[in-house]
Amino acid sequence: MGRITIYEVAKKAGVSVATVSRALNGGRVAPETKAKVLEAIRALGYRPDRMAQTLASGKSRTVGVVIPDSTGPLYGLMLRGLSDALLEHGYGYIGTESRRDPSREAALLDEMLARKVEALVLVGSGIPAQALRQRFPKLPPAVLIEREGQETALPTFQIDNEAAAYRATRLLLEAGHTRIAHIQGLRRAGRERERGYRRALADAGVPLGPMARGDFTEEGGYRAMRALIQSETFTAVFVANDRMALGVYKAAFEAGLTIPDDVSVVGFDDLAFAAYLNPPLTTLRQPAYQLGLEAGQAVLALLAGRTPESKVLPCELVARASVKHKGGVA
Amino acid sequence: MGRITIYEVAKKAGVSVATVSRALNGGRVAPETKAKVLEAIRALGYRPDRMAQTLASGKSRTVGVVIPDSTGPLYGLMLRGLSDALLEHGYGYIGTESRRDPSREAALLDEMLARKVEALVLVGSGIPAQALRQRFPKLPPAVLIEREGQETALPTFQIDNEAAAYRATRLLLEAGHTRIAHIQGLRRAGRERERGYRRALADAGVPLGPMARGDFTEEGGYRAMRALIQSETFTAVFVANDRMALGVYKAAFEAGLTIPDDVSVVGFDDLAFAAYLNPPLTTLRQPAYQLGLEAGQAVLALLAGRTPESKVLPCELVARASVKHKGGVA
DNA sequence: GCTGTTGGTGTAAGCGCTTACACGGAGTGG
DNA sequence: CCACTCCGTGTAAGCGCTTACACCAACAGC
Repeated sequence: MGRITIYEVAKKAGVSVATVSRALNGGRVAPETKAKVLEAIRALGYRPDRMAQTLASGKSRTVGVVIPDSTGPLYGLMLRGLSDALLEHGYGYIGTESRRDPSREAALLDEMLARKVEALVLVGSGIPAQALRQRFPKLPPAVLIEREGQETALPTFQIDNEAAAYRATRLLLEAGHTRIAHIQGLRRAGRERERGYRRALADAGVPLGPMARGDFTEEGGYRAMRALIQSETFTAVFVANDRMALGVYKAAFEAGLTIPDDVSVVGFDDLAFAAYLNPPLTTLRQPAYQLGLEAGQAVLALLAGRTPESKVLPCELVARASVKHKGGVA
Repeated sequence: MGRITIYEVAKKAGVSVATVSRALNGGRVAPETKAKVLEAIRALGYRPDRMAQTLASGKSRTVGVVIPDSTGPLYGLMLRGLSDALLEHGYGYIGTESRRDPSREAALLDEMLARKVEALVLVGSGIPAQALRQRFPKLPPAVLIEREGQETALPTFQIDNEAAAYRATRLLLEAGHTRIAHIQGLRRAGRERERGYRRALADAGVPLGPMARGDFTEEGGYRAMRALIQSETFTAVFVANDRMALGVYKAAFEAGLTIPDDVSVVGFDDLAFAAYLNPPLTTLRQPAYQLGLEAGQAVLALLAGRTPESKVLPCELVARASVKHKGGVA
């Protein structure tokens, strides 16, 4: 390609390549020499070759991140937070989606390792940390976001699903509801949310409500709600995520049920559409950006030799009109 | 890091490093030698270092892609299509979001060039191709998706916004509507959709309806619809995207208007929520995955020395319940 | 039997950087 | 005025690969 290399710069500036390198990477260089070098760089339009830098120095200044699904807005936000944290320190990231396929995920890891990432951020990874270390003996420092497994050898950042679900259920309880249904989600997040739901009920001495299994999609929420409506009675439902809540709205409408008059609903995630539903959906806002940011800072810490602490971030309850006080009770 | 290099493999297999390299990259190697090498690689768990490969060969087997916003589900789908196309041929990609900030976009390009991407895929790029070539003299082959500017020196893949909008408006027309409003979108896509709307009206001999400027967000759609309702009369509205349609639903509801009885609405994009709105939203499905796939194939073609053709993909009309035939007319 | 292929392999020269080491000169203290 | 330090710089050895080139069989054709 006839690229301009560090040699051209060195020649033009009348110094050695080592000096150019030092000028660029903060080694000792006399101010005026540095100025000359910088000027030559500017004049030539020189850009260092990352590959060569990485090869020579052993540090790629990039971290690899794998998310389950590049289509989810929450993951996009996480990436944003991550990138914001990393960029400040001259790090970049390369990322791809695993589509929740463990073998695909393993292949991606291979690829990232081959690219010499200095650290890894695994979001919602299905691979247990242990299996990870085994398959990839030379695993670089890693942090997890929303891990699936139990092992926690790695710093982990996640939201407090259980507390948030507890809060959601509590809200329904405080509104006087005593028959509160739950539409369950998938994976760890789903289980934790269910646990919060159960605990809130138990703490309040209210019997467990009916539950239906969902899959985090609109369609799954729709089906679950239909099943619930057909065979159970309840005045409120805590849905494990907003997408399913959409299906719940639809099923309720089709059954002639009015939200929130006949049934109150609270969702989870606070996706963009939640505020614009009819009625606006009460839900729990996930600090996705924050999660990414924290993970990014943790990675940086790890790279600096420090040991970051795992964190559990709270969700914010966003009260809107889909929950109604059940007259008389309370 | 004590990594295993090609030398270890060569020694273990009892051949030279050149032979190992050839065995890996499809050079001439005797079958049995190749078997030995492969076995040694397996035994050692050797992974070639992409950086070194790139540096030595000059080819990185990766393409850079920049999207405007990693939070948009449509872009996620594009990436998926792209990655599916590239992976088949041993290519990978590195991608990031520009957040529609030209200076950020330029910085990203810098970074990708430094990483020696062999080609570029620019989605909704704000930088004119010309300025691009000027700022980056050594620009690798590039393809555009949803370009903003007019210049078309580069292969471009986009959807037929105008035809789709024409179709949408036509649907409203065929349903007997004669006062059809439009909520405009942003950028080229917005302008093209508006043009389709105008043309459909003109072709039908129906006077132009009221228009309000939106910004592709729920809030923008809401405000635009409010303004429209307050000062205009119309029985249908073509909204430039689904997110704004959400705001439209809300504004209509607040104004006591029923969809589709009082006002029919058609959106654009067919996001996941569209089918679950009340009433389900009639909209135009964007072939986002397909767009990514085509772009990926084009990139591969470019890299193979061929010249891919630009393509304009059609959108699919998804008729749902938000459009109602206006009694009597038609 | 000799020259001409051709397939399989090794040797070694880079690719564009970083960095250990060496070196000279200027400044310091005794 | 000498021995030290320290700073700024250059020299050169890699980093882990690819690949042009050379080389050596083995085998064909004449």
